[in-house]
Amino acid sequence: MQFLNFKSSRSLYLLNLNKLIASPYSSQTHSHKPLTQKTFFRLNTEEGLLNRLCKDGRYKDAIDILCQQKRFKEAIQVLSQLDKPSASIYSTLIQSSIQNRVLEVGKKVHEHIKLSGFVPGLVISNRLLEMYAKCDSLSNAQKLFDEMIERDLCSWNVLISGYAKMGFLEEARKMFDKMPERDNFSWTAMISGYVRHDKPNEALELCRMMKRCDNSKSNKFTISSALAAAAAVPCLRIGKEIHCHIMRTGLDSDEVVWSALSDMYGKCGSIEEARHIFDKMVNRDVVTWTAMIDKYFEGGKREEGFDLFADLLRSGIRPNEFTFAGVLNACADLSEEEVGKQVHGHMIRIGFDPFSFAGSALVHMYSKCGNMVNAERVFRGMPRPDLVSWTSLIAGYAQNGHPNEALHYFELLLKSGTQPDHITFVGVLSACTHAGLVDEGLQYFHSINKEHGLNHTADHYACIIDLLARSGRFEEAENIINKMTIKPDKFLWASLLGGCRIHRNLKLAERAAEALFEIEPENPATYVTMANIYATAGMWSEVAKIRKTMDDRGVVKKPGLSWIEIKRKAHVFIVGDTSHPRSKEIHQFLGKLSKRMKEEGFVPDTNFVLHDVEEEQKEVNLSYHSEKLAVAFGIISTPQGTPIKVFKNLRTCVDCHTAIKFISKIASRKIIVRDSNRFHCFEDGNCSCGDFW
DNA sequence: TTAGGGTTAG
Repeated sequence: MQFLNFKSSRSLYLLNLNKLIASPYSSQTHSHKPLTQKTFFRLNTEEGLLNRLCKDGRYKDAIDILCQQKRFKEAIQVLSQLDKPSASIYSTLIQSSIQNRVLEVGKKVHEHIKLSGFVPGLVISNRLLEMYAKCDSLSNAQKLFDEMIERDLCSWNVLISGYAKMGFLEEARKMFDKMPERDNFSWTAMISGYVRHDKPNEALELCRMMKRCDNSKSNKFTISSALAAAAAVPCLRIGKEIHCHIMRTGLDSDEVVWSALSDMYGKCGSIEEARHIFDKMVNRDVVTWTAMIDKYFEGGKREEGFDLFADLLRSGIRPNEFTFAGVLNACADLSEEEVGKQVHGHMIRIGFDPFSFAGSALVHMYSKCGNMVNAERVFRGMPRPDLVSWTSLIAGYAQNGHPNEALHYFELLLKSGTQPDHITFVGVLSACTHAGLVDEGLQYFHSINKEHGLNHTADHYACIIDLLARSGRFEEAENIINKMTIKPDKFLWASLLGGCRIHRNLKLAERAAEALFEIEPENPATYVTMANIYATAGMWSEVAKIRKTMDDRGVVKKPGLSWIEIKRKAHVFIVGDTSHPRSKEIHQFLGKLSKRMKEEGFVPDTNFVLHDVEEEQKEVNLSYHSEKLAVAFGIISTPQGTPIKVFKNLRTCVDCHTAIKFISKIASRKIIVRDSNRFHCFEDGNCSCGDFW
């Protein structure tokens, strides 16, 4: 037997080693006498201890330590030295492969088992099955399952659970249907698989089936999954039925059940009931807190969400990556960069797993707040960025008007060996649209299935039609639409309609609008855009017809609202608003600004004013758009140099966009406008969106 | 030896 030479490495596991040295078990090799300090330090180096363990034949201990330290290569080396390893050595190695999701290690152990002639019992076989299933190697799992002479319920459950978790729901269901008998594990695996992969109705159907034929099998696990199913539909009635069942059966003592219950009420729109349950819970854990915080954000209750997050920090329970991701996402949605930065600081102070998705949530937050410098800094600091992090950065650059950086990072992603998915391509295609790179966009579009083997999604089609339509290449756009294998969706038609508006393509606009009227007759945006197109063409009778159709169908144009927060108070403006207490000052200031803007060369774009009125009146209509009022109020109510942040519920209009560019230069202010579509950061006469939105 | 609640990118 050749002894391995373990190289010294930084010990993170000193405590475990000490425990081993001090344990009674180690007295086989060391005397009972207390260790001298010199001996202690000699033994307390990994290579010393590991070599010694191997020399003494204590391979199991050596493998334990190596697995704990994730030194799998060396653990396998030790295994390969052994002719007849014990079942517990195999068990340790398989367990470690499962925990660390290292398929290669598991495969080597399996090979060793086969070559050594060791006949694994049901327990080891099931563990191997679990290893393959959890390491995304379902074909191997199925092969092993087929080869197994003896199987028990656990063997079936492990494989079903593997298929269900990975989204192979049909395979899972086939096995579930033909298995000889079912237990709690089988039902839970199948129901949660459906929930996880967006098949909530199938999950609920299975819950009903369980209730019908196997009601005795329901326990806290199946009930939590059933609640998740009701939450995902969402179906409050069934959720309440499950709630009653929980109260009847005394399952209400379990924290997870409570959490799932609160989540169900939240997702079914009863946020107060969710909070009621949350408040009644005795032992709230981090999951419960996170779920409740997220519910507030999802329900648009920003203040309550941040307040509860603050309560969580005060409670002494440590937030985890899910909590951070949720709060950061809210910051991203609300463009709350300052709060996001505080959360980031907190994460650094208490430490967070750099391999977790909290990192990508940070990249996303900074991207959505327009701070690409920080987004890139966080990204570069990630030890192993995953696809979501790459995609966040690429999409961030595309959205913020830096298409070249977006495409540069996409090329880096390909070089890194990460396989892009359909969402990554949405970012790539939108970057091409920003840059007007039509031919490159078409190349990327075709590469999606030719080079990457992915199917085109409705989003990809919408992006490419957007790109072609904006460039006025309508014939190619129509060719693509006519050859589509999936039904064009509303986003595609809306993109086409937008392109038609720019290039005044009345005929195609009518086709797009017709499709949109069919898909979503209730959306006022289509009517308004069509009316604008007719207005631009001077076809006032058609404009009137559109208005009448809107009236007949009861479609109401959503009023444009802009708001700005000053000293924690929101000030809301509508077009031509004179209701604000400082309205006079605002209008006076806008008048002055308007004069300065014209001196600087600003020409109002009156194309999109609906009413059939004189040009001068159109200008007046434009100058009181809600976003301009909010910006003006922001400037007069904050000290010189303070950035202004305005929100708008609709897309900002072309005229306002140009005007705010001028205002940012004249007033020397950074002005951030977050409209319904995207984020604009105006500075020194330019906008971060590169005039694309 | 197998199962449950909160999960980041468009």
